[in-house]
Amino acid sequence: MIGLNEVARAAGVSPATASRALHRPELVALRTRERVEQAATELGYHPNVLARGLRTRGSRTIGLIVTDILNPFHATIAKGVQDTAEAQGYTVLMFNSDEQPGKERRALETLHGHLPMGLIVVPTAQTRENLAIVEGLPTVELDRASGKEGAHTVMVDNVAGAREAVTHLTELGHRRIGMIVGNLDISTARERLQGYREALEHAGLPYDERLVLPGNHREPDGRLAALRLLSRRLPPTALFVGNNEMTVGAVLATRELGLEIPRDLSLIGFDDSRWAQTMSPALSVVSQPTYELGQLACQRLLSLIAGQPLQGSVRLPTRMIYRQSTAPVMTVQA
Amino acid sequence: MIGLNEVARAAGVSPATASRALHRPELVALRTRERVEQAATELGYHPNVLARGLRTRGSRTIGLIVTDILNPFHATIAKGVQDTAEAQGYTVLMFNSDEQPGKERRALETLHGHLPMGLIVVPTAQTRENLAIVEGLPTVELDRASGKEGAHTVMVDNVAGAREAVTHLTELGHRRIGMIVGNLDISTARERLQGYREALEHAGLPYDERLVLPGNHREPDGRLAALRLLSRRLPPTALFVGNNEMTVGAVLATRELGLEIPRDLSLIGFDDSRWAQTMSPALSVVSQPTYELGQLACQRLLSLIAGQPLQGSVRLPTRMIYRQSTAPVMTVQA
DNA sequence: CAGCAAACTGAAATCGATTGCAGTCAGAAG
DNA sequence: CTTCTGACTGCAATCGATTTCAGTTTGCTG
Repeated sequence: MIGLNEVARAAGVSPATASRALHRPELVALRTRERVEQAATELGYHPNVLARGLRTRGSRTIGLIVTDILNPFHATIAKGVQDTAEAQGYTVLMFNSDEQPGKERRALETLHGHLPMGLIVVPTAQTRENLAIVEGLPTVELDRASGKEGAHTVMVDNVAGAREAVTHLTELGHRRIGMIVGNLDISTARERLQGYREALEHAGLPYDERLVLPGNHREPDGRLAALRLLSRRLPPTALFVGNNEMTVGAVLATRELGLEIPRDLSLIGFDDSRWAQTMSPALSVVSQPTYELGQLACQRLLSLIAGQPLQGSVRLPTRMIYRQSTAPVMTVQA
Repeated sequence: MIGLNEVARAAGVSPATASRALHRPELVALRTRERVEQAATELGYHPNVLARGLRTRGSRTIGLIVTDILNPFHATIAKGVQDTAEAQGYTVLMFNSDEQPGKERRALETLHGHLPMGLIVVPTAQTRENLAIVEGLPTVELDRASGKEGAHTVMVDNVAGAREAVTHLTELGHRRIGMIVGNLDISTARERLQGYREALEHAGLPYDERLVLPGNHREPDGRLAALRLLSRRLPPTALFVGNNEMTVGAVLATRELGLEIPRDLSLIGFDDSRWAQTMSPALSVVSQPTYELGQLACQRLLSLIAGQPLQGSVRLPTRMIYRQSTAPVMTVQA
């Protein structure tokens, strides 16, 4: 490996001067600097990030922990973070928690050893405790709030998004509207449920907890919940599903039951995706500015690292996309 | 930060002994070892990976460069690699080349400074040249071959997969079968085209290059190519598309033209996905063992790092999945 | 009980880059 | 001509973990 020593020798200076020439140019005479720069280029010098990080206790590395990289939502977030970080010369260490607090903890431990300068995390149910591992590290929570006091968060306006979706359903005349909600330990699930309730209330409809089933954010949970809801004696005529993976499950359930969307059931999902656009009928959704979420979280983290004080929390708006999966209610309700 | 020195002091030994106690236990007396281990646990010691990597010139880190993390195919590969690496105590540094050789080069330069112990790369058109940056680093090429002499590769059997798909079409009676192929600088595109030609030949059909259009692996390319093919005076009655993103484009094109699948056009894509299953009619595809591809590449890389000699190349089989997007040809051909 | 091998342990060097401090040198001022 | 200032440059310490080599202790053998 070509080290700073080789460069220094080639340029006929000490390693100290070579180091300064490359990253504190104003401290070095012009001619010396040019010799060093040329030597570095010719030898193909790349600084050893480990040595530098060890010495400066700052590795120009940030950590990113998402809960499921296979979910396009998280993949898009990751891209937003990476593109932004890279543009500023930061390297991203990415980990997957798979929604498991234990994996999250291990990721944090590994990360800690790499002396990162900051962390972006999509929290799991126990992030508040786990974050003790990286005590003092500038951190931004993304998409969800762990509940940690004074945390910096970047999220969407889940309440408004859910309210808009469900209001659309009530305005179409639906009166029995089911919801498949996520794990209520997670802030997004609570907030989307809140929006659902507000929309019902605004339409003068009662809240019936039997129409609200929890799931754990993945496809099979959505399928089972939908099967249960739609097998009731008086099944809902419309369904609002709290995340994209569970929505797939719900769609599969309707097919198993031979129901036709939107004739037999109106359906709205949270978070847009490729398959929501290509399935037929195309699915109406509450879409999120996913890439921007990642970008913004990274920008804010870099500001934090630079020592700029920030207020804690940002909310981005969602946008309702109307496609073909909802219709006016057909039969008169009992 | 809790360092080995603190642990050593707490246990009443020298840092040297503490180090040995933790990773060469057989060199240390049982009682000493226990004291050190206890101190480490109590203080919450985690080794500083930078210092260790600097000293040992081996960071237990591997690099992964994919061409598009937003493509579920690559996301799945990444998960396969990560899970495998993590299980062996390795950390993955992931980068995105976006199919751009320039971004790939920068990723390699960044990676190089992190002193990784190995590299898994999904090659772009110039990987062969770019790999000079990490000369000597154990490397596995994944999904595609860069063409580098003596490279280790993990790929699927693209020729057989494409042949099987197109043979299915010829057996349904199709005689004008179009193909949307990828960038021919990429090995997978060449191989899939090869399979297409073999299937035609086997069926006694001539190869008509006007029915084969290139694209650059992304959705808009697939759409444009499909629009051109299907607007011919004698349009193909069946279409084989060389990757998943371009297949989406082809589906969108058929909708724009008001064509119904499979009545007006039989369609087969390469690589399965969520939307291929949920769209209607569900799409028949050549599916790939994607996660296994990532796992296997990582296993082989770790073997290489461990110094075990390996033969260069592995091919995994594809599997044809028959859904509802193909049908016997309706009209008699001219 | 002496002598020796084996089993442990510790001091110090090392990895490569950065940086506080001190030294050198040229040119300016007196 | 001497002294001083300021601009550069280099020495050497430092970050934390690992490892070589040399010393020390322990236990065993004759």
